[in-house]
Amino acid sequence: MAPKAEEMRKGPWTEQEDSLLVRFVRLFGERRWDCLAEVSGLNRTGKSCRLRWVNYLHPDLIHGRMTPEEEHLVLDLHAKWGNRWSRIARCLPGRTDNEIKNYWRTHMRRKAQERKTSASPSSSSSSSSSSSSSCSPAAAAQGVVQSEGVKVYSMDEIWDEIAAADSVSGLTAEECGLAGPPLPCPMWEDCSESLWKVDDEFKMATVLPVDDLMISDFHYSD
DNA sequence: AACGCTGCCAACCGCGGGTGT
DNA sequence: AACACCCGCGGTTGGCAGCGT
Repeated sequence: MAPKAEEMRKGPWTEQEDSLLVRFVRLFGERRWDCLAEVSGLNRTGKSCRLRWVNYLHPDLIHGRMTPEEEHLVLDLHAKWGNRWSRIARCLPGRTDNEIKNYWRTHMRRKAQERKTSASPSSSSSSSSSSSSSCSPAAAAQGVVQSEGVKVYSMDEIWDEIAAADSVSGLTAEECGLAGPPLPCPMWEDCSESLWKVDDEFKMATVLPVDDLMISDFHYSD
């Protein structure tokens, strides 16, 4: 049953995998990632599943560019804490450590250097070259692209699809706390708590009709 | 129009800490 | 107390898109 290590999938996640992961995380909560990975049938490591969820699929995430306020916060907190990305991320709701880390590498490091250099005398021309990119957050979040006949869904579409699938299978997004507050809700805790205790039974119980989970008419180039 | 460069982002890897047995 | 397992963190890499030459 359990795929061998060398059979584990790596690389970019497909929309199908995303929807499957979302489904199982909503069923069992954000814990026991390796078990979840195995039970879900995703040929992914628990680590990979967790990373995908935390950095991309979590409903609380804000997809898009940093606001100037966030930029300042990151700059200040990094000055205070250094590369404690997860710690910094906790101060920026909706942002992940990975996102902040990437952002820092590209934007802030340069800015910090600018600050340092501009801190020394010379022209006090503001470092207002911030956010010069023309790419809008909305566009970044939407990101619907066609490539070689394979449709790439935006997050909005994914969540819409999942919500639709749930309504069909008797589960609404709201009931699962999807539409509103983030996942770690009491209902989840209770639910997953008991579920995680069972093991084999649990596995059997979770062999869901995968067809129900799948977003209709999804094709892969693989 | 083609090519190369740079920026951005998603994902992987290794390691350390925490927790349960 | 020791061990094993799992989770989370930080660093790094690879691929893609946009831009400039």
